[in-house]
Amino acid sequence: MARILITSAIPYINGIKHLGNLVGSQLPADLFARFNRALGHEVMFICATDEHGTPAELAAAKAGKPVADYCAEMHEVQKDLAAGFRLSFDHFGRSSSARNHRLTQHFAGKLDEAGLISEVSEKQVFSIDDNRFLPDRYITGTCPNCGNTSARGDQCEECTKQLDPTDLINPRSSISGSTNLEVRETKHLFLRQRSLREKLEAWIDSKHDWPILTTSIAKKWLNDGDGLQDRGITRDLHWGIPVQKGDQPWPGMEGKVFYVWFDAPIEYIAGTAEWADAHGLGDDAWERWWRTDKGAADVTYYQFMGKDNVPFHTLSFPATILGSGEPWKLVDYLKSFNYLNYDGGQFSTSQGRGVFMDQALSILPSDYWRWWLLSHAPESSDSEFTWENFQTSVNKDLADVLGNLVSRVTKFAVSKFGNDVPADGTFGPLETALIADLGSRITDYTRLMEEMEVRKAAAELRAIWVIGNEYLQASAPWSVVKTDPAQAQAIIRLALNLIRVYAILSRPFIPDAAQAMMTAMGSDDWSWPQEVPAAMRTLAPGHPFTVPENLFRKITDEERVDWQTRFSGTRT
RNA sequence: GGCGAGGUAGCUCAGCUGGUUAGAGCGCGCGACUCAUAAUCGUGAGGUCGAGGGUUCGAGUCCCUCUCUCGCCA
Repeated sequence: MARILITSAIPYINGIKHLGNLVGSQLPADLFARFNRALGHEVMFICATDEHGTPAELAAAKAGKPVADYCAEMHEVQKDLAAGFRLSFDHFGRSSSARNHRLTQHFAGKLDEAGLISEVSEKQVFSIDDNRFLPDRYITGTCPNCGNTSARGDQCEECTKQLDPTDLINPRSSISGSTNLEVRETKHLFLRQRSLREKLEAWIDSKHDWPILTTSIAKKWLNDGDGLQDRGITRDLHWGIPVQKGDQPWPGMEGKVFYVWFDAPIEYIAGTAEWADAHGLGDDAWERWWRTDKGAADVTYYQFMGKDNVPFHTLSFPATILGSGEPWKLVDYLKSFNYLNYDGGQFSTSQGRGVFMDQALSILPSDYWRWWLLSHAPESSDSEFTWENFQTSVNKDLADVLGNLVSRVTKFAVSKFGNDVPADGTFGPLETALIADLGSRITDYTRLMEEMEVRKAAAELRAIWVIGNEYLQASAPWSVVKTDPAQAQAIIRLALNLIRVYAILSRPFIPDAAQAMMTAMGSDDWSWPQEVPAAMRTLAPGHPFTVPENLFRKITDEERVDWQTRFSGTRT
């Protein structure tokens, strides 16, 4: 039994995520977690909300709420949606937790002890009316290059010219509109990543089995231009983790907080500590997942994320870990995803384009989305969601191939032999062939799942469903029953067992339907079918079963058209 | 502008270190079956593998140039 630690990139707090976000990290991470649990491994699956930073403050202000209250509410919203999508986190934490405060401060202190922190003075724009420093992109003004009157302080979106906030003519705060601004000197802490460059490169070079997407992004940041740059890890904000060296104050840094990108990945660790707290366990319970000196030496750690998150997970966070000098667990395998596009364009949170998690669940159950998203996961390149594709995939794969199989078997069985697994007849050549075929396919499927080949695993699972229909077609119990009822009973006995095995194999993808199948078969034996001949005899003669409701309904053309228009515009 | 990833059947995508007639699912044509959610099964037709050069006995698969898309960065 292996020990598997899995983290999904943590979603930002300021709103509901769209399906592109979901399929880029949380959903495939959940697939992998469920699969490993099914194999009997010990799994720790952690996610959280990423709650600090200016966008959270502004979203809270817009909602007219204190930022802490806003985050608490949005955390619950996201937690409920995660549950709605059946994301099986062992703990869904918060980067604003006391645990993360302590750990983030701890890491900063260790980095400082190691001489990896430098203090840098910078000039930043301060808004007197807002009583805060303004990040570059929250300053608006006239572009000196093209005259656009709503250029941002980091870049003019009209002429794409890179700007410095002080370049802007008539600068004003994007937050309040105030022009009462001044440039102030402020001091910040920088993580000296440059001095860790060689260590990081050696570490990344040792990862031969990572996706090209992952290593190429990491290499680019290591070697591009002047190479890896030192990174500011503090900000002049009110909302965040106060800058401290461990539990000691940090002279000169009073009133400042750590930058959200510094504390967010530490929440993976803190979230595990939150899990221990929530279960009344001691520190050893979570440290055995993270400290190689305290039991984590045999843990394999997998991270899941969209490609935009790769630099932080291959460089910044490892720099924090390595730089601390303490034996924390580094990621062993980093699975990254490309983007999911929406109907000819991009999903867009700011423009409300596409389908968001709450909307998705409001029109169809989670299994439908899980199946489509995972079977079309953007692994090798960006992929695209279209309603036509969604409709045909769901209708064909789920309703026709799997759902109908369960329906035809159980209904036929009940009408001919009653509500118990029929006892007569023996398995012949067709049955033996099916069992052999199933065995080799399960081997392939298991391997693909272990390799996190999400799309290929989905295709193999579908192929496994198909051979059930092929078998039925070949064995034709509806004909055989007229001439050889005993043989028909053997066929149905096998088919009912097949449904239970399908429930087990399908559960990582479609947990609700899998549960319905297992419940209908009157079983609670979820053990992975290592020995297929035995697995196909688990439901013994006389074992009671029921006919489930149709597992999946079909998406009609009318619905498709309706949804297509409903979600093309702007989310209100 | 630099870097990265892509451009393979109508659609969504596989094709590892180059090797017989380029694959899958969907869609489409034909046939079979009738237990089942008008479901299933079989079978067939579809591709100058973005364009052009080159290396090689042989190239979607390697090299060069060009072009288009997407992303990151400056």
